[in-house]
Amino acid sequence: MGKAQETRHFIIQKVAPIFNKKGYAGTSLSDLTTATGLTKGSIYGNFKDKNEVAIEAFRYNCGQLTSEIRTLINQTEDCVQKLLIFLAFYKTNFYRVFKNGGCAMLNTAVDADDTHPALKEEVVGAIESWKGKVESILKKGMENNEIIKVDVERFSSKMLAMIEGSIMLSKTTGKINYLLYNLEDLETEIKKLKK
Amino acid sequence: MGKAQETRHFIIQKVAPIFNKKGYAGTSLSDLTTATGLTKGSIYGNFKDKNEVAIEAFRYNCGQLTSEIRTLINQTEDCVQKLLIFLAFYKTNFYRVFKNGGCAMLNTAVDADDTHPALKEEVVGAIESWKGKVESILKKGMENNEIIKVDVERFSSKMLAMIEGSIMLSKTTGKINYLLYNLEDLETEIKKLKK
DNA sequence: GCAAATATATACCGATTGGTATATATTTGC
DNA sequence: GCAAATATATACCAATCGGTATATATTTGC
Repeated sequence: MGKAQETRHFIIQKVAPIFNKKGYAGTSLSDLTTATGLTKGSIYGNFKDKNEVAIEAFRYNCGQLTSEIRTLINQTEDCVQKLLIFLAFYKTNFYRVFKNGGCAMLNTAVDADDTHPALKEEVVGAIESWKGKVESILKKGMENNEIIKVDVERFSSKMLAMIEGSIMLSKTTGKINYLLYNLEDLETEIKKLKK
Repeated sequence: MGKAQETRHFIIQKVAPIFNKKGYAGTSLSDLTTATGLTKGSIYGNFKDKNEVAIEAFRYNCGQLTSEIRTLINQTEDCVQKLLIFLAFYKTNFYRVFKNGGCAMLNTAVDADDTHPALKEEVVGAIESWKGKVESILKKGMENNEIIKVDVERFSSKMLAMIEGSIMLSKTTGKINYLLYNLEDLETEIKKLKK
């Protein structure tokens, strides 16, 4: 990684939690300079504008979790196990996620939806990628005769909605049961898929 | 309603969708003057500050839907029917809700969570009130021997999470199936409660 | 180790932010 | 219908906003 890429990465990693917590409009350039210890000149030497920083920050926030989950999931071939690992990840890591401002996909969806088309498209991509991953696990499980026949789109929609909805409810109220109950419910449903 | 209250109401009703779409930090006083046709002086004559406008706007956004749903639910004594009406409301009104910026509870939860304690507490109250309503319907249904025994907290947590998660997913992606599939799923689950 | 290229900091820009003091309309009670 | 009270508008405030031109460090290739 050259110096330029290194500095970009340093900035992103420092400001990513801020964008996640405060949103695009709520994050100012002075927030960025404070968090990084750099000056505006330096930040604008590495990024075109605030917009570019926000998009990279979102990708970073999403990518972190995605790559961690991917690593865990790739450790097994069992498709039911893969889905359970998915859920277990949230059960294990919710505190860390909350401290970082919550789920970046959820936060940025709400934040950018009516205000920031480019950022919104990033979110749509992330959602579809996540949904696609779940669906491909289910399809493979059906092909391999590991699980019963299931409507993959309905199942993945339910899984995503329950996880995201629970995160919002638990993070906002401070009551972790929303998340725990719903993760357990999904766990039960996934186990029922097993042939 | 006196003149003062009338003007407050006029302002709130005009700016409520804006706060819902743009969030607290993203909504400027000039947004408020543009939307109302009033000047800053007039707005500050009716509200202490931007903060107060935002809180009233949130209450308005929530109250609108809440009172509509309450009216519909009170038209039946059947507790299963009450819950189905709940779901049907979203199926029927999602377009209107989306046009208004989405679910105010969800939006404000994400927006205010790490930035605006007072607004966040409003959201927590709204969530708990909604959850309490679902739980009391379930409890009454059990008392009256209309439905089978069910863990009310788990059931309400699931219902809230699925609805809110679906709204986020459908509104952001523009794909209404997230919401429709999950509403249908909840419908099936509710019908299964019936004795 | 020196020159060229790159990265960072300084100092500034006009516009906009939330908010207020005060002047001017408008409404109200009698 | 007039005076007092209330509501709205005007004009302003300092602070901050996102962004940039330019000067100064720092790093790189030779």
